[in-house]
Amino acid sequence: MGRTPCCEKKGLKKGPWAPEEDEILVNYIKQHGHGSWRSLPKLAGLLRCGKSCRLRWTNYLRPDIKRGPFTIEEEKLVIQLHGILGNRWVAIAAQLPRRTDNEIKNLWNTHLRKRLLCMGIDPQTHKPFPPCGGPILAAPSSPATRHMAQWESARLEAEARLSKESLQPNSPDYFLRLWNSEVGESFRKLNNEHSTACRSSISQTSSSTKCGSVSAVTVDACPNAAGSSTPASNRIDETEEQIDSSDSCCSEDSSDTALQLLLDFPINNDMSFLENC
DNA sequence: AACCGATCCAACCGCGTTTCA
DNA sequence: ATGAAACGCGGTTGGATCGGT
Repeated sequence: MGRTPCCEKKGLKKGPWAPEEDEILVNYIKQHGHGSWRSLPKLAGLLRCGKSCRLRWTNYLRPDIKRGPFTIEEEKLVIQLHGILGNRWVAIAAQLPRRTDNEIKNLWNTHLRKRLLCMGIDPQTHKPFPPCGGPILAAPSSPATRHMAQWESARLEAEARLSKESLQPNSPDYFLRLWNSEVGESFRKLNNEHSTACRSSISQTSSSTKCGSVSAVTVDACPNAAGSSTPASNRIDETEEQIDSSDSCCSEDSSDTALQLLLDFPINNDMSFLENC
């Protein structure tokens, strides 16, 4: 389909916006709404293309935008949602009130991606890197990464199953709905409670527990970024054994498994590497 | 103080999707 | 039903800033 470039006309300004231009755009939209973006610049008296105006408004000038650094909670949420939704920045942004997709995309590309790499996790698949190019998931470097991989695997199974059953199967949306549903709500709540409980249990015992794996992630996984194996990669705790046994139960309903993993996922602890890595 | 590489982020670009005549 | 126009999204770029030497 042939289409004309949006900034075909010569004389249209590009590059950074001047404060005066911002003011004109804001004033115009406040008075008239944006209407047709294509015709807005002409009506507002701006030497910009409509696309540029739309971008400036949605990413910067909109009054309901929260600016400034992301909180740890927001970063955790972005990572979790990215695991579910992939690079669907708009969908992810919809779960973070007052943050823009562009901002989240930048956050991901500049910070979070690198942190996952640092942990030895592939930021695209959210799976641990295979050691020296070996098969994926052969030996996850930590309970945290292993758990993520289990979750991803179950997610894909459930996705396939839902597709089969024609249950409105764009599964990322299914999981998004799940995330937003009462189930998701209780999941988040449960994890908060769980992590609180774990924190206290960690203070009581230094043995390897589901929650105690955090230090292993931050200390052991980072040198593993290139995919080389470390002693940590052999460490399997009781929790993982439990996961293994539930996961190996092939006849189990996949979406139930996914839900169980969702409910099991110790977010608040395993994501706390964000504070250190 | 000057240079240089790394990092960050606002803005641009291209393409798929939706809308409408 | 068709195709052009408009919109919206994700990937990428380039200039500003920062930190190290």
